[in-house]
Amino acid sequence: MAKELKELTNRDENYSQWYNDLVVKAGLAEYSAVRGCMVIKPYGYAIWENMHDALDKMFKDTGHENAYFPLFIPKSFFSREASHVEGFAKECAVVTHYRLMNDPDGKGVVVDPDAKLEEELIVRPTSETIIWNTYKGWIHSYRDLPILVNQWANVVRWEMRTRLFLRTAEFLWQEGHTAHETRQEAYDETVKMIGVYRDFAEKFMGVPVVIGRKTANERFAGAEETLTIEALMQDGKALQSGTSHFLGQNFARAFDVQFTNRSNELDYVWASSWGVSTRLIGALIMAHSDNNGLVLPPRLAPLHAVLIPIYKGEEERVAASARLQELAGELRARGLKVKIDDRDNVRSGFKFAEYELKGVPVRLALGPRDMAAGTIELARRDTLTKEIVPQEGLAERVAGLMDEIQNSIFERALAYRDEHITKVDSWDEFVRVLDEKGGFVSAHWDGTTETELAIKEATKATIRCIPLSGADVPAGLGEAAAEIPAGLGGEDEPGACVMTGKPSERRVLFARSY
RNA sequence: CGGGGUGUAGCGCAGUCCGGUAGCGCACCUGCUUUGGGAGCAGGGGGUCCCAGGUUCGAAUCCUGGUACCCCGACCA
Repeated sequence: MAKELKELTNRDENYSQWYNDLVVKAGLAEYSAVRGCMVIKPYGYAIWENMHDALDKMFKDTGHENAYFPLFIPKSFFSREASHVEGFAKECAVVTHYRLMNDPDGKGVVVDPDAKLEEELIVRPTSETIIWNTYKGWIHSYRDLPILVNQWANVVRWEMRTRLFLRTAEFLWQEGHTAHETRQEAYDETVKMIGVYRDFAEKFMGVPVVIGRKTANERFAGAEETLTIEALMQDGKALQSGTSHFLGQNFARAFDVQFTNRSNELDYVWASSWGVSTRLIGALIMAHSDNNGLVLPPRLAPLHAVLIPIYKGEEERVAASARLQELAGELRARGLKVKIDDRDNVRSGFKFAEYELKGVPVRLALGPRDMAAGTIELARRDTLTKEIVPQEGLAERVAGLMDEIQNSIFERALAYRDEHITKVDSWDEFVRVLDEKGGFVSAHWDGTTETELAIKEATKATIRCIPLSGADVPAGLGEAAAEIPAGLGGEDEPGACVMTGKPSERRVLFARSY
C-alpha cells in the first residue's frame, strides 16, 4: 500500500469533486486509458463481489438460475422492437470488421478493409434481443414455462459524459430475463424482483429506497411498465438504483416466441426483465460517506475490522503483534473478516487515517498500556467514536457491533431521506424547495408527458417515480408491500398539478437526479 | 456535437505575458532519530516540457496545424 494519502475535497463544498476524490483515493476505481471506461480496483471489486454474492443468493432463493448469452448482437435483432431500438440506438458500440493488418504505408496496424462483416454486430447495451431470440427455441408449450434466468455480464452504452461507477461506457451488472404463461404471472415477477432489490438496498447496503412506477417518458424502451427503486444521496439528488420491467408481450411478438397454452391455443409469452449494476457502489458511497472517507455497511465491507499494533521498539512490536494474532483468530472464528496491519514503515496515525478512508467498520489498536491492562482501543467508523474495552469477550463485542453499525447507518440514511421528502402544493414552493433544500418533492402532476418535460426544462427535476402505495401492490410484493412506509406520497389523494393546475389523482416524487 | 479550460517527473502544480542552465510540494530510494491520530533531519534517483512544422544564435515560452484530456450542456443504469 503506497503512502500517498491526501486530503479529500470537502464534501459540503463540492460534492462531485469529493465523490471523485474518494473513489480514487480509497482505491475503489479510476478512469482507464479507454475513454469513458473505468478500472475497478481490487478494493472496489471486493465490494462488488460481496454485492454479487448476496444478490445471487437472493435470486436463487426466488427460483432463478444463471446463464450466459453472447456479448455481440446482430444488428438486425436490434431493430425488431421499435421503441427498444429508438431507446438505445444513440449509444451503441458497433463492430464492423473482424481483422487487422500491418499498415501498408508504414508502421502500426490498420483495419483490414477486406475483413468487413456482412452484418454489423452491436456490443450489447442490454440483452433482451439476443435472449428473446434464443428463448424462441426454448419455448413451445406452457410446460416449458416459466423460464427464470439471470445473467451476470458487462454491457456497453456509449455515454457522452461519464462518472465513476454512476455512468461509464462499460459497466458490470446482472440482468434477469423471465418468460411466463400469463400476464399476471409476469407482472408478479416484475413486482417480486423490485422487492428483492429493495431488500438488498436496505438490508445489505443500508440505503433506504422508494419503490415506484416510472412515467411513460422515463420507462425502459420496450417495456409496458417499469418499476424502480430510487435512493437519495447526501447532496439531495436522487439515484435510480435498480429497475424491474414488465415487458408484456412486446419482445415475444418481436421475436415470434409463441407457445401452446393450456387451452391448446397459440399465445405469445409474457416477459419481465430486471437489473442492477455497479452503479450501486456509487449509491453506497454517496449515501453514507463523510469527509474522512468511505463508510461501509458491515454486510458488504471487504474487511470488518483492522488490528493495529502500537509500539516503541522491536520488543513491543513483536509482543503486540503476537497478541493481535490471537485476537484475530478469535474474531475470525466468529466469521469476521479481519486483518492485522503491522507495517513498520508507516506510523499508526497514518494507518488510522487510511482505514477510515477505506471505510473499515471497526478499528482495534493495541499498545503497551493495553498490553499491561488487558484492554484494547476500539473505534467505530460510522460514529468516529472510540473506547477502551477489555480484550476479554472482544470477538463477541465486535460481532455485535457489526449488526449495530449496519443498523445505525441505515437509520441515519433513512432519517435523512425522510427529512428530504417535502410535500409541495404551489409552483413557487416547488422551485424553492428544489433549489434550497433538495431531495424528493412530493407534488401533484397532471399526468401528461408535456407537463413532465416542461417541469424538467424549467427546474432540471424529473419524476423519479409514482410511488406504490400499499393498496397498489398486494398482488406480488408480499411481505415487502406490508413494509412500504406510509407517507411517501403514494396514496390516492386528488389535487391540482403543481405546474398547470389541472386535476391530479395522486402525488408523484420529483427530484434532480444523477 | 456546441461553449469554456488544460497538457511540464508517478501525482498535484509554478515557470509561458517579457525566449537564455528544467523548478516546487507530495510520492519513491538510502541512512539516522522516531512511533497512543496523517513523523523529523540529511542525502539521492527520476524529464521527448502532448505531437509536427515554422521563426530565432538559442523555444517549455513566440507563430501555424494537429491531438489528448477535463469542466458545463444535449444523452443516460
